Amino acid sequence: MGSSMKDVATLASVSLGTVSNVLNHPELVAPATAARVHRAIRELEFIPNAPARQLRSRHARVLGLVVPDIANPFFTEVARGVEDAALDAGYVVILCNSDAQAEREDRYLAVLESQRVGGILITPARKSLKPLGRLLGNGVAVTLLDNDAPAQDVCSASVDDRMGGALAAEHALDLGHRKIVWLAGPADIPQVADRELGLMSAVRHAGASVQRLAAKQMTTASGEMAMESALSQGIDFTALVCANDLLALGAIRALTRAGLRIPDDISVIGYDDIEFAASAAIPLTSVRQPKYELGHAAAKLVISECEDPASHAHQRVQFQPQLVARQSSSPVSASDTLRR
Amino acid sequence: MGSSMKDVATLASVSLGTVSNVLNHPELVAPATAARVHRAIRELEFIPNAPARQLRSRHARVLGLVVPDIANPFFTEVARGVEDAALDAGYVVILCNSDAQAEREDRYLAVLESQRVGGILITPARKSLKPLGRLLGNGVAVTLLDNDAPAQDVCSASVDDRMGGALAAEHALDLGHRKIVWLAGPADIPQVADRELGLMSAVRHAGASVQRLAAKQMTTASGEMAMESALSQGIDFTALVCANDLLALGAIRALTRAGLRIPDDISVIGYDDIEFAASAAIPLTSVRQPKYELGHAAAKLVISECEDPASHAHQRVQFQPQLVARQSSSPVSASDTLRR
DNA sequence: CTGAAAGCGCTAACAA
DNA sequence: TTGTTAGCGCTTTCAG
Repeated sequence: MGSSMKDVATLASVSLGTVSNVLNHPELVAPATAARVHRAIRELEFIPNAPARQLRSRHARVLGLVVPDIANPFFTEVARGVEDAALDAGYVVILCNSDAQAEREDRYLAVLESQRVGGILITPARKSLKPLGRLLGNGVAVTLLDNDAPAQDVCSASVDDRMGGALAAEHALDLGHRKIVWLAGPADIPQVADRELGLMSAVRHAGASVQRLAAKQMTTASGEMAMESALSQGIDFTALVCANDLLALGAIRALTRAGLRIPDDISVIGYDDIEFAASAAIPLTSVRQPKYELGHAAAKLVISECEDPASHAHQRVQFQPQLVARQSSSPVSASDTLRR
Repeated sequence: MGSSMKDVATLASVSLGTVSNVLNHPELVAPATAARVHRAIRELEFIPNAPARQLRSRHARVLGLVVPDIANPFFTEVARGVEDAALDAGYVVILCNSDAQAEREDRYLAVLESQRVGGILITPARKSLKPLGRLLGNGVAVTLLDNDAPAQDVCSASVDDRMGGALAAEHALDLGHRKIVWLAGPADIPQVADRELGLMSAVRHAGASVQRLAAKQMTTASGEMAMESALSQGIDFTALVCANDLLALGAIRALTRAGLRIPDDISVIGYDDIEFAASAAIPLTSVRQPKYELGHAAAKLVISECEDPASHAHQRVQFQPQLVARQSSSPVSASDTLRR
């Protein structure tokens, strides 16, 4: 087994408490003593026992990260941001995929509580924050990730989804498109609902209209299916705005299969700007979200609350999205304009 | 704060030890007593303190997962497998991205040691397993992920990369290709080296030959760059086999930009069969690895060692890859055959 | 500035 | 079958 603080104390000929002090309150130990202790630590390759420390100090450098699905490139980027911020602060991240299922989320929340994590970063699977109440009550720092805090008792880091939706709409509008389709996802995802709000209001403002399609999940397969069935029922449009890039990539497949060319026949706009959007065969126009930064900021928020809960003031950080125009969108073609 | 076992004991009018027993050794406590205790547990919403338990029992239901980069879809799938197996067993997974850098890996290994995790799943950043020695010495269960165990003191779960390389080569050969380019990655990645070995031997066996290209990293950007520079120097080939799908996707961009059509002019074969390979504009022929299963199996291996180190026998699990033919590869064209 | 001692929540002997 | 007790490794008063 590894050596303990007692071993270090013995080797350095000091008491246990002094070793603890050089580790946690170096300012109140004499330099000479500290040096001796440090030598002993190196000698014994001593590595502190985090769980034991935690038991006493009720302070764990462990974070729980609860996301719908790490396989979504959006969340893997966010996770990288979280992880880097955590490692910098000496924290460690427990990864939890809720699959957007309340039951799975609850299970994880219980495990995280059992592990006595110091903080939790969560993109909730449902609107209600009830299940977080317990944690909050037990002094766990919670911050909402990619969700705006409704109340005052948690921090949040998010991206302005209304604005993002508007950005996508305005891009299509600026290119002259007036027959627009909005490919949404499940209705209960708040991010998607906000994007839709922003899009609708921009479109209405321009006096244009939108047809709404909904995919079952936020995946390529769902996007493909939704587009395919819409196509088979016959719809007339020149631009397609999607609730995320995965959906867009799937829709493009259906579109291509139906013989439609992109962007000549249909302009496609995605959302998230995942890496594969840029490197797709038809590079995808998309609304970029600062994913890494989002995760990084959220992690710094929880960590700051963990480090000093007393003087912590809850805050809401909101990032701005940005439109990235690529080859999947272009001005509405002359023929389409005439047809209109 | 949450309630403790002592509170439960008091409420159920039993001793602390009995509560511990109903939790850990239910067989040796009377049904009636157990029922009382369980009622108290529910009543108080008691959730055990994992770190405290661990301190005493030296047994942590926590795993460390160390991978080069979770942003690589291959590893995110593997991670899902690990996570699901872990959750089933009541374990929790700490995610660690080494970025394939030894320094970062070491830092994480130290943190994991400090957290006293029960087991570590690792795709090592370097060939040497030295840094794992300490952990092993301290009784941490280690299993190699996507790497074959060289020695006897660890478990491993991997996929037969030699075979995978051969599969890719044979597919190209079967389609009549004789001018093949192999787009490799960094030379020190063992998985890639093995794929190359398999590929080379299959090609040689068929009396054909291969030109070798190397990308700096296993990313789309690197693949694009490598292909672009090779193209600018002029190379004559009809099939491209890539060390992974990311590389292939990048290479396809360069190929397309150079006016080459896929698969008409060039057949492209990837490796990993990530989700985006199937949903790319030109669905990619690829060598499928059972990613989820790999992670799942590896996790079950470590967990079984954690649960019962004494009776644990180290084992090497190896999966078989499988070729998935899609539209990016086709028989060598008549013109090319003639030209030859 | 340093040491001694109490105890965090729990498990594992050992007694009863 | 249940209760009692001694720590696990560490932080934190409180004295010295």
